Amino acid sequence: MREGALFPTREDVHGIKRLAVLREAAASFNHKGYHATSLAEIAESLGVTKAALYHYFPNKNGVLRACFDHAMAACFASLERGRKEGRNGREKLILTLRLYLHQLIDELNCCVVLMEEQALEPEDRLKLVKERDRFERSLRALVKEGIGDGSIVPCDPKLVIFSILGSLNWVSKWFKPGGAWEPDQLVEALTQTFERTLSSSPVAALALSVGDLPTRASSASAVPRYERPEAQSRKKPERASRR
Amino acid sequence: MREGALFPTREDVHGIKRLAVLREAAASFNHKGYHATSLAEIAESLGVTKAALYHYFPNKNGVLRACFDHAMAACFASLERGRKEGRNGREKLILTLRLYLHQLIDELNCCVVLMEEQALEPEDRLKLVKERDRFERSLRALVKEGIGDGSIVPCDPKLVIFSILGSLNWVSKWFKPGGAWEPDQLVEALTQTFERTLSSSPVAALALSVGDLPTRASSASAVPRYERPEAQSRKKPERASRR
DNA sequence: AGCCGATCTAACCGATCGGTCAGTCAATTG
DNA sequence: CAATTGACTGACCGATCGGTTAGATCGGCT
Repeated sequence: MREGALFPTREDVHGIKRLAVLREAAASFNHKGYHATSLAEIAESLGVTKAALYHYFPNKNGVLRACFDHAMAACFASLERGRKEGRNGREKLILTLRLYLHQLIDELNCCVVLMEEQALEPEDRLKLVKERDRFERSLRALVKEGIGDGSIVPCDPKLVIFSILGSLNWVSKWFKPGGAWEPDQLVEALTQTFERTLSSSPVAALALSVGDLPTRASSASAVPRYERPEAQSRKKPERASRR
Repeated sequence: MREGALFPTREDVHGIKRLAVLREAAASFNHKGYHATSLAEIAESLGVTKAALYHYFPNKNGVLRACFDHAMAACFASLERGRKEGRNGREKLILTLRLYLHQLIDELNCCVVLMEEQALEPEDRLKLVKERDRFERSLRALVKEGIGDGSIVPCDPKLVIFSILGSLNWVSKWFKPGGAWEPDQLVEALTQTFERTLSSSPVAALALSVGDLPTRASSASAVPRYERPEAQSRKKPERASRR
């Protein structure tokens, strides 16, 4: 879509509506699962009929495919930036995870994660599995790099990545926007946790209350910063958890 | 069922068959999801017809309910033992997690985890959510206890527990018995990782290759032991990952 | 032997859902 | 204004699935 278009063309409208369908579907897939979500439901919550959806997607499975395409694109975009901006294996990995989680939560209102893979058509599924494996291999490579350069504790990269991805993907099961935690705070806090798990020189303390972490609104940067773990800064003094 | 019964009574047979149905269903629910699993499928893979299943469960949702009951019983049994045998907050928590994972993998051939909660009938779901919340609160309490006694790094208990449960529940998505890792090794390695995340004095290195960890067969105890993290013992010397 | 309950099957029912299709409506275009 | 095109509706179809029912089979018990 053109930036800041005052008079959106038909194509713009089409794209906007398509994205709306995708968001609604992704949220429902995430919350109830693919098979438990009917197209009529999605359509109704968008104020149209089921048949209208077929203007934007070839079929139900096509919607799911688009969800995965979106998620995988986020994966690789995060990976690229993480590799570029991190200064060692750990920083690259952590930044990748942070960016990925951020996109997942922010952009698609809790995008479908790699849960309903089995619902894809065999060919699509094969393609996804290939891409996902490539992504996971890249993450493992970052772990190895970190072990090599001394930024990451010696460990089994495969297991550690499985563990971290589990934490990450689980977020969509319990995180609800508008709750006690802002997305920024959640991302920051989870990142801290991963950091401590991986780092060869773990920090002595994590945030005692996620809700006390700074949000993006309170910092100037629109981009999630990577803060040095050695000079870990907590904006407010720690106090006992209020939860 | 009576222990070591040579001539199982009808009730025994009933119970055995019921458990077989439960295992098969749990595996399928886990792998494909509740709604994507048909009763006819489960029946066929057990060599009976769909109607036969109704001798062991009132309906499909009843099977799912039984899965959750089993899982929650495992949760609380683990919790109880963890609380009893751990010597500080961290040990109690880690032991609980270890026992829980062990039961999940071993007993029920990768039991259904708390994923398909939304597929339950409203009343059953309410009951489950209540129980699960109670369990999670207990885990958070152990974290707080650990922070208090100095065994766990200061952190937000809620977030840390969410993170760990994510890793744990994700296991059922990728772990396949008969693969490169034995269940015992997986449990041990994941436990090590959690340990390092939580501990106020993290170890300097984790297992470099999960496949090198000792299995239960190679140790005398039939019960997962809790090894002191300070005196972390690896049966074989570490070597570079072969994966 | 004969009864009885438990087990299981085959056939069927009703509901839901994905997907299709003909046709309506509105906006755009020439 | 007329023609065209895209957006959308309402009705419908076929398939699948959960669940039911009637009856067949088998094993134990009096």
